[in-house]
Amino acid sequence: MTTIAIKFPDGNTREYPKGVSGLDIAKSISNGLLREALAVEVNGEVWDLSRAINTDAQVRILKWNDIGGKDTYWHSTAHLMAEAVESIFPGAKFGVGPSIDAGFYYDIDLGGHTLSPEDLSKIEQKMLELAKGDSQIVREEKNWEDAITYFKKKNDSYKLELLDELKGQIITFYHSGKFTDLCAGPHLPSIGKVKAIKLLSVAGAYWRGDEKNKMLQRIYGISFPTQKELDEYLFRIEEAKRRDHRKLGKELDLFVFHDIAPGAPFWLPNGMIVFRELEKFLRYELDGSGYQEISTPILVKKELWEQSGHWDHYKENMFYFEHDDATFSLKPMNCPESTYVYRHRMRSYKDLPLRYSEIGRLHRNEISGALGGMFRVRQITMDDAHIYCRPDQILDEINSLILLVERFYSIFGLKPEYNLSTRPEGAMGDPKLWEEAESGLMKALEHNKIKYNLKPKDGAFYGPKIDVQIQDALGREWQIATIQLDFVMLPERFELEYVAEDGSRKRPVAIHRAIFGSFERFMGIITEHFSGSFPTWLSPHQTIVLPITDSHIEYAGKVYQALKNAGVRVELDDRNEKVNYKIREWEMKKASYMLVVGDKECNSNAVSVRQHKKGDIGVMPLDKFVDKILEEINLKTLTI
RNA sequence: GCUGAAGUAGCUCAGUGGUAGAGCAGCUGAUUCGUAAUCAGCAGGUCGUGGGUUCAACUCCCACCUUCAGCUCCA
Repeated sequence: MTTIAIKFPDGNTREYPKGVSGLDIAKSISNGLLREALAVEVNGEVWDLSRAINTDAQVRILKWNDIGGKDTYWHSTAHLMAEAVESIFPGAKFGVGPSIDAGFYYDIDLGGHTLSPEDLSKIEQKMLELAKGDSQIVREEKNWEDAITYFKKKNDSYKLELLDELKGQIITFYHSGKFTDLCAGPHLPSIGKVKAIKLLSVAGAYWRGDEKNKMLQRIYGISFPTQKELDEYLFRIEEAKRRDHRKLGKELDLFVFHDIAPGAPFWLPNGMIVFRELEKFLRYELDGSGYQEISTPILVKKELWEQSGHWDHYKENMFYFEHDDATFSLKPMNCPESTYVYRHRMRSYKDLPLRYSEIGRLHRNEISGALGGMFRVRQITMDDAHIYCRPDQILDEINSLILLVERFYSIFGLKPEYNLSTRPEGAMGDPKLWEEAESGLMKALEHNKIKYNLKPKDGAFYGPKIDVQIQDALGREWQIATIQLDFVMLPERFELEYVAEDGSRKRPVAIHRAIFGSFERFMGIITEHFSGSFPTWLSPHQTIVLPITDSHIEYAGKVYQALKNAGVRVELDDRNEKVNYKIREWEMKKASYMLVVGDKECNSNAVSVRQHKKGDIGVMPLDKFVDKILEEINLKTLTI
């Protein structure tokens, strides 16, 4: 019998007979591992545990905590769901059914039937029933012609279309129970490992993501090895919904939306306090970083967009109308207009870099289905800036931009994820310039020890970019900051020039950048990030003074005035209510501090301090509290 | 834009063809109170909008608007 050498992650190597399976290997190590094993990684590829290994290999047994393990688990659950759907709705046709970050989905064509919530629970029940049967999941290799014959017989046009692209390759089928699917795998050895299942939602999804194709019904679900883990997951989802900015925005009177202005918020006084603090912080930082603030018109003639290229490429996202024989549009971006500031006089190489910042109000006609709370609006307040510099200044500028971004996010305790996008197909400009720029961006990121994901060919048509992404409460990703190099759109199309040292005319490079992305989206993100409990510097209610009875109102007024004079946002709650009542109310409004004042405090010039989420933190002299809160505000201390 | 779901008092929600309901918030009064809800009373609605069916529509039908989930798009 021939043997093969299996190398493990810890570096050990063991001999096994040729054709050994992951299952055999797990069993040879321990029963515990056998129980937990879901899949096996063979030379970096995830395989079925039951698949025979015929050559020397680097092997790792994948468990629930491994991404490959979870993927396999969820993918198999998707097949289980398909089996249940097929048994309840005979003749159902299946699109694709992969695992996703959290769970799985399957796209299904049920002819005329629309799935209802009742159908989902019926399918769920059926799945649990089938899982108990613990049928084996069997992998089968087929040649292409046989695969075609199978799905022709089943009349499944979707699978036939998928097969079309796999012509000539070895096709794999997976059989689980009565369900057979075209699938690359891998899968669990048997379906009984799936113990707890929840089908979450059903939504339309175009076949292959193309709106010209038929819309299939997509069922989303998730599964776990134990009911406890499922319950915990569902609880986390509920938690996330509780911190949804749309809910908190309403509860905390930050902003509201109204039918009368779809996709545009009405900022309420409390929301405007946060907005203004963000603006103040931004302006302070930019003033210290060599920026000059500009403001350009919201309503401009379409000729501008023709010149910038937006009229050709972005018109469907723009609002425009006729007036006095001209077409006017609301600006969807600030960049083209910033060139008018650059061009308003002759620029010397000594003037560069010119850093123009603009808090600009933009309007973009997002399609109705894309709108969503503050995360996707039609009216956007952008913290934009355009830096015009010489090519030899790019690296320095990018470097300081990265530092700026890092500093901003650390203030909020946000952990951003960086993406570097490179030259797309059909990009404009000299490829050599692109390469230099891309490696410049990489160098700047690496210099600052920043990890990033490379997104090849995902850059703008005019230059490469660094995007910063962040996840919302529900795990959806949103882009916030962006740093984009531009050799073409602004410099070329608007014929920007500077006079070089030798008197010749040269073309500057433009850098487009935003840090918050937009005030709206950023507001949504930090509302969820802080669950509405903003750090004191941002908090709409920094301090509330609570006199216990009418006899303490006079002293409470002094406390109020002292804080007011110190520049703290303070409110005096002298309503005729019990202290408990007021505390509950302000706690729900997430006020940072409450100062309870009664006889004791009146007599000693003190305040009894209650901090949001922490409760009573004791009595302290009024002066000391003023110092404490001012320090917290000035240092922008994180209070979560 | 597409598929599905939803829209009832300021908010959260009940109400399956026969006189629109609750809790909270609001207002008035009483209560003067030490770290998450004091009590009582009052007021509050063109049931998203517009049509239709019916003796009668919040309820059934049609169209539209908005929101939500997802798809798609994102210079």
